Amino acid sequence: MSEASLFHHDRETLFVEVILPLYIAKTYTYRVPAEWNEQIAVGKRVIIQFGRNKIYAAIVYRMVKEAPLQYEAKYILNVIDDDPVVDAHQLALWEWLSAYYMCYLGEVMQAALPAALKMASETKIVASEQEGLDRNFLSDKGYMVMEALDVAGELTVNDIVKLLGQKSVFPLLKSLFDHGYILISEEIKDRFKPKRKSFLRLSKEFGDGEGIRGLLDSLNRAPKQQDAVLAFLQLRKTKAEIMRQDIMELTAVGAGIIGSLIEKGVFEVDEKVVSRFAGEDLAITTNFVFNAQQQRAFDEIKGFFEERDVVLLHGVTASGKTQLYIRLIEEAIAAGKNALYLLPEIALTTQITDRLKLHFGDKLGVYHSKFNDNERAEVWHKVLKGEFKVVVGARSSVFLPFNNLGLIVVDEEHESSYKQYDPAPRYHARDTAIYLGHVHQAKVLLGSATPSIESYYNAKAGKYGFVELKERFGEAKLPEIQVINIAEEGRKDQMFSYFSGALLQGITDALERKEQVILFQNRRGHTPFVQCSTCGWVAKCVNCDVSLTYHKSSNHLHCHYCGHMEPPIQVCPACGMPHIESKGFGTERVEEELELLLPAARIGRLDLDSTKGKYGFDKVITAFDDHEFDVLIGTQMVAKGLDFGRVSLIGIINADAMINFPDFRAYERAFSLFSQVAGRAGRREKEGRVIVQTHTPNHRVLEQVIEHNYEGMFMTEVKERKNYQYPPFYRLIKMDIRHTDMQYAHDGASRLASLLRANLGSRVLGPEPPLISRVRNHFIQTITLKIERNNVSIAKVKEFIRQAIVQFEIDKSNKGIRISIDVDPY
DNA sequence: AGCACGCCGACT
DNA sequence: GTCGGCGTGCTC
Repeated sequence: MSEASLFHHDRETLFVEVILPLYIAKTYTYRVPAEWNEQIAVGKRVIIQFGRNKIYAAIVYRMVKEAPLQYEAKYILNVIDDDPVVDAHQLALWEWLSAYYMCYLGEVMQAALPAALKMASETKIVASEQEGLDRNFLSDKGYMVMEALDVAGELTVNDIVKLLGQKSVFPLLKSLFDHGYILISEEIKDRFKPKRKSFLRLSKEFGDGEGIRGLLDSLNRAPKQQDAVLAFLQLRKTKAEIMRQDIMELTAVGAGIIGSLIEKGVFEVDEKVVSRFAGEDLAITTNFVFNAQQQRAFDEIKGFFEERDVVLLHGVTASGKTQLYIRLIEEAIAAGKNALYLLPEIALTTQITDRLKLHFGDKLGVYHSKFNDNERAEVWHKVLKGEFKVVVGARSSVFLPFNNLGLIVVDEEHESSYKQYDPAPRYHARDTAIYLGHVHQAKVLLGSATPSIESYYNAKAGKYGFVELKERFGEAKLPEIQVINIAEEGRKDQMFSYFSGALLQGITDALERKEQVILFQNRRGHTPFVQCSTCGWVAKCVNCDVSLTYHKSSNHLHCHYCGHMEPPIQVCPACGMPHIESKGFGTERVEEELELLLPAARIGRLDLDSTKGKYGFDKVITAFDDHEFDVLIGTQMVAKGLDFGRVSLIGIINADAMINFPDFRAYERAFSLFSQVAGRAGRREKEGRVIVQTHTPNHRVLEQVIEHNYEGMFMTEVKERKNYQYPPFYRLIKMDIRHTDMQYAHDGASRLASLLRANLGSRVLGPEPPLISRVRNHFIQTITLKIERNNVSIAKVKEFIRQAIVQFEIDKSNKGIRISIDVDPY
């Protein structure tokens, strides 16, 4: 510390406003002990006591020089970080999120920081299993903590406070964590060892032309070995990963020949996790070359970036979007910037991350929710330190502490899983990414085969740049789609259980040709509801207003909203008759029926129930890709970026439920989903076939899907949206009002609606009970606001809403009623 | 959101 | 006489 700074800070008293990771409207001001004056800074975590005995790690939001007048500020107990964990960019994003999505900064902090950075008094600590740590280097207190952990197995921060008899234990814990002694709130998740394969690599000494020539010369008297090396060199031009088999296929050398080359040290063997499933690309190799279409799109994107911040890339499935992203990311890195590549959670499998790893090496970080807290904290720190130049991640990676972003790619931009529904902040990662781009002066590229109506509209209106890729890559063709009328087939006696004759025949043919089949049914479980055929009684959840789904695997009735389970019912509890019928069908039942119809087929299932655990999804995918089974039955999970070369037939078992879903986005969603599912057929060279079963074969959405007519879907949707006052022409804000008593919820919602109408008039719709009007024993009423896009200040509208809620909460008759706000609830 | 402080029923 | 029900109000 220099003398000057010592002098300057000597008698100054500093205060800090901190953000607490809590549902609290305000920030709180604490006093900084003079000894910390040098240490304290915006964005660092500090330990504070809040209330009588709660201790939190809070984020310094602002520095203040004047003491608060109304109260005596408490002292901060400690400063945790040497360097800020968030910087001005993140705080700007947090402020925007809190204002735009109408939630508290504390809630944003909750969502943004990985749990390991949010230590609080209840946080659990366990000893790490890392070897080679010498506890003799630890301080007495550190040693005590480790010994106590050996005995107890797990301690909370509070336990450690008691153990050491001091309030401030976070710095000690941070140090133990940083040195690998402990893990913070580690969750035990199942460990699936990804499948490994070995690849060949030419030893370094033969790295250049000179070395290779020398090597080939030296093998003059071993022509077989020479052949093998030549084959390797040949393969290397087109493939990044070469296996022994590849060489053996290309030239007729035996495994022994390759073995002796490995022994000689010519080849080295790399153990690698095998890629098992692709995103968009058909063959990412480290040195791919753009085709003419890609080159044009690439140039256009860059042209638009000259004058616009956001570009929408509309590219049909398998048109090579991923390669464009990679090139753009490379350019951003070359320009000294970082890049963020956002993908929906479900598409973030080892396949795509492995391929990107191959490309970007250790410059690439991966971030998603299946990582445990310590892994997430590690990524956070590496982004902070600038070790990762590229991050590929799901929704929450918009919160990572980037400080030099140049490019953000939002792939599958239309995906509804980019929206967080619960808890607050109910943010949309695509829109947040656009604001993040704004904060960093970075460019944002949105990509999709079926863009969301809003994005396409913005592109058409000139707000975003717009680039198209219309042709599929290489030989791949768009699949032929055939629609089957279930009712008519039924009349003709051509329905076999849920399968039309055509679909069943298609499956049989595909299996005979050793090809694979995907069947799509967007309901999980066995039977979506069970009903008494005598009196019409339906089994419902005791906590929620939904019917119970029978799951055969557990032999129980399940509620998909609250997780409630009960044994199946034999006798109707209403009328006492033993006539319980199964109604409807989910993936489990489709599987069961197909097993009966085609006993020889090997069938697998891909839904929420079959993919539990960290690598559950990967397990099923790998097995299918390895052809361990022939037919994959799944929910919408099967639609996401899967690339199976052997799939030649896709069956949509029943398209009706999706099309008729009561939501203004039902047609858009149905179009996207069916198009994506269809896009799984006929990738690579095979031409694929899609069979859609429905009761409404002439529905316009289905016709548009068959014709691959996105533009047509867009035009009809836009007309409807304008007529019925929906986005992109109007903004929606949804407010849910909840109470355990139905009457309270209803009356409270009515009072809130009239408070809102005082300022917002007919923009306020409802209240009305939503489709599912009771969840976990809470009754729900919904108020929807439709706000026109022109001539209205959305900030002012939000202020009115805030005031209305304040008014509402003053009224004693509203006590116990909870309101949640969802801005852009789609 | 926690969690303590606070004013009315069933127990040692 | 106390233990304890959960209503309401605060946390720098």
